Amino acid sequence: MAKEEIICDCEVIHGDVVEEVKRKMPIEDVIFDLSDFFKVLGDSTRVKIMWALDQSEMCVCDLAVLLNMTKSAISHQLRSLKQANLVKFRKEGKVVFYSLSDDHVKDIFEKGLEHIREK
Amino acid sequence: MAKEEIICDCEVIHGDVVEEVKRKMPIEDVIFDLSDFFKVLGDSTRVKIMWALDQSEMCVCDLAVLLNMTKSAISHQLRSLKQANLVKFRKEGKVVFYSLSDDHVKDIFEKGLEHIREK
DNA sequence: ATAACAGTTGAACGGTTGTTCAATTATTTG
DNA sequence: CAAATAATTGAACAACCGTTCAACTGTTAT
Repeated sequence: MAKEEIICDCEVIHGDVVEEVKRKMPIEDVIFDLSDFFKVLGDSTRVKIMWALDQSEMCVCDLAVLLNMTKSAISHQLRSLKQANLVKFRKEGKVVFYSLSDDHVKDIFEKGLEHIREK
Repeated sequence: MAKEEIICDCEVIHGDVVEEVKRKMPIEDVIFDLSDFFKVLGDSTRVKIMWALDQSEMCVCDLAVLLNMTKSAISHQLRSLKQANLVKFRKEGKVVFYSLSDDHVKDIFEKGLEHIREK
């Protein structure tokens, strides 16, 4: 592997701090997973869906009516939420019911909401 | 104000649930603030900065060296974090030290990190 | 004063992303 | 089987966003 090219345009000021922090730095995978996790919550449509599912499980049509959007748009967003393990689903005939994955997800979402409301 | 145009391409299936959820729905502002909050955390560079500042306060140059990026790129990202009240700063001569805003922010960030690591 | 350096800012470029549209799958009902 | 409907999918377009680059501000030191 090639030596990493130096892009930074300045000298380090507090070398000891930087070394210590660099040593403890999580591997890239963790960083990317974490930013992807937050990225999924960083869209108002998906936040609305998450909020709705935090109240009650709902099917795609219900969500489409609630948010006044097409089923397609909702379905695309549910796909993102599903891939990020933020929502789970169960099928009942033609209808697919979505709900939040687990209490951990509920917890982080509600904590964020609480943070915003305390402003 | 004009009557809202109906975009949704289907009929409601569970009318009672939709009505109840719609009634409790937070106002648009809260939704947007919440998604903006998560959006700021939804970038790997900003996550790295947040993680570093969770370890220790740091100046722009230190962060630039740590992440091997230009001061400009770091400064732009710190601006986003500042606007979202995720970080605060103090000046000491030419040097600007950044740190996480408060324990609430630390809490949400660390909770997210914990969530990712439990996979 | 002027040189050096930490940091900020605005414009621009390229890549990412949310919605739309049309087509498709899968399940139920006549 | 055929019609109807819930849901998914892929392509395309526009809007958004992160980094770069160059210019700039403000502070320190000679």
